[in-house]
Amino acid sequence: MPTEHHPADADQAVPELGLDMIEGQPVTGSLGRILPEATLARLTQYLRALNAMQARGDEQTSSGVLAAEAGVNPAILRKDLSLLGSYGTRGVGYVVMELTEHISKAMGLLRQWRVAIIGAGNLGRALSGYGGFRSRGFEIVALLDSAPEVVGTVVGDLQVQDIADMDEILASAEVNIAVLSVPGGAAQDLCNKLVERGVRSILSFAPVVLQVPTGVNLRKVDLATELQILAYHAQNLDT
Amino acid sequence: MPTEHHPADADQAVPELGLDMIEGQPVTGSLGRILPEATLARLTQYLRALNAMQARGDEQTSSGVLAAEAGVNPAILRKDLSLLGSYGTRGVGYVVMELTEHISKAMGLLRQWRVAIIGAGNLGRALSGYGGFRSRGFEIVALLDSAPEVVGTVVGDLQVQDIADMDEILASAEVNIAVLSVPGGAAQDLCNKLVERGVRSILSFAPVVLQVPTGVNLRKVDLATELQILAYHAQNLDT
DNA sequence: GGCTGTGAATCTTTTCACAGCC
DNA sequence: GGCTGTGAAAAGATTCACAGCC
Repeated sequence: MPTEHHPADADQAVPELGLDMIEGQPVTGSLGRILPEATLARLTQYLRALNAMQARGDEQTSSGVLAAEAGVNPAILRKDLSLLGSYGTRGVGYVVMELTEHISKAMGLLRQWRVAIIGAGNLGRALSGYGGFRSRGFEIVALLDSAPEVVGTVVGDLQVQDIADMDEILASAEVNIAVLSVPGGAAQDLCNKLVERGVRSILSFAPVVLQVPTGVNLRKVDLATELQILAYHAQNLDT
Repeated sequence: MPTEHHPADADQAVPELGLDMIEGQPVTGSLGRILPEATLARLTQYLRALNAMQARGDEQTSSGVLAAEAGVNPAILRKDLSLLGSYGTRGVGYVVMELTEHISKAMGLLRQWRVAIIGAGNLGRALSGYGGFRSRGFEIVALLDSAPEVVGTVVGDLQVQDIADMDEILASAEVNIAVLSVPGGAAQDLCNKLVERGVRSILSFAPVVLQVPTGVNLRKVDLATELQILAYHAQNLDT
């Protein structure tokens, strides 16, 4: 790729879409296995459905039931699960708790992850209050912002800290994962800083395409993107 | 536990993760064309990159430059664009404004979309203040909640209305798209109501799998899902 | 009988590579 | 020379269908 005028980092093209991810391509799974991206996405759905079952008191389930609840085809559910190992019983199905455990393990959810939220605007505050995180092994250990009028305020059980002190905060709080909820203009810069400080997993909500070096794991959620795709379908459903 | 197939999701290579989508499968594009889901996701990235170019004053670009900026492979970019028509010039490239226009048209972004946000919690408020929407053709015309202490309060330039009045609000505000930012427990119920009231495009942030009838267009963004997928990659990058 | 696990078949998406045009 | 547009090849994901086991 002949390069050009703009600082476009021309290494491997990573399918960016709405949410992309990883860099170097194949990532080994929990036991040397490789889990395709699409499978990962579905595994989280299965976990969710399994949680609901557990809450209802169901102890067993089957690929048919679980698939219906997660909104997927039973065959692919079985294929997904078979990538983790053989945890079902023919003629019977799966044990809810056991399966939950195996999926959680494969996805790295048995350990606690320490998350810093960068940007305490509306979205950052909403995220820091989002209950779904803590219950799933994600602990929000820091909330940072640069605006003097925001620094020091308290959100939930966290006090907003100054981005200028990011270095020490990231280190002392032992942050594994950073969530970027800052305006587009500030995102690449902060992203670079995070990477420099050793953060290798970043979830960005900023409406820009971020460039990260190989080995850094970036996912992106773009709210405008979601609405745009919805608009496309709406246009073709309506009229 | 209906055993039937809920079409729900399709998720191909689109790191869909948490987003599934459309129902009936093939959706015709702007001119009878069919745009694959993965292409749609990338088109929004191209739009974003094109916007940045326009802001910088670039008038022309090429698949190489645009692809680098959007983080994709140039070949697939050309293939994506070729699905919309032939808008480039061999040996030269694409005209930024023109291409922006064509993509916007294909995606249904030339018209204004009227969005209602259901749920004025932290997330709903964050969404209603999200600047990226208005600038891209999405106008937030209503913000609803059910909590008496929230109804009537003002968020940005909107007053929170009562979900009990959803019927009239949806009709009088001519809502095309609804965003669901309510707790999981309330989501399916409200989703059903929306569908009954004729809303056929829904973006859900609720952490549950929603079932919608065929013909309704549901996308889902799940913040916990995103972190979970990140955790998987982090686990395999770290140690 | 019922349900898992999986090879084989099918379908989709991406990449290659080059002809065609400026 | 450079870059688009696109068939053809490759890679990947999903579905089918059935053997194997409880």
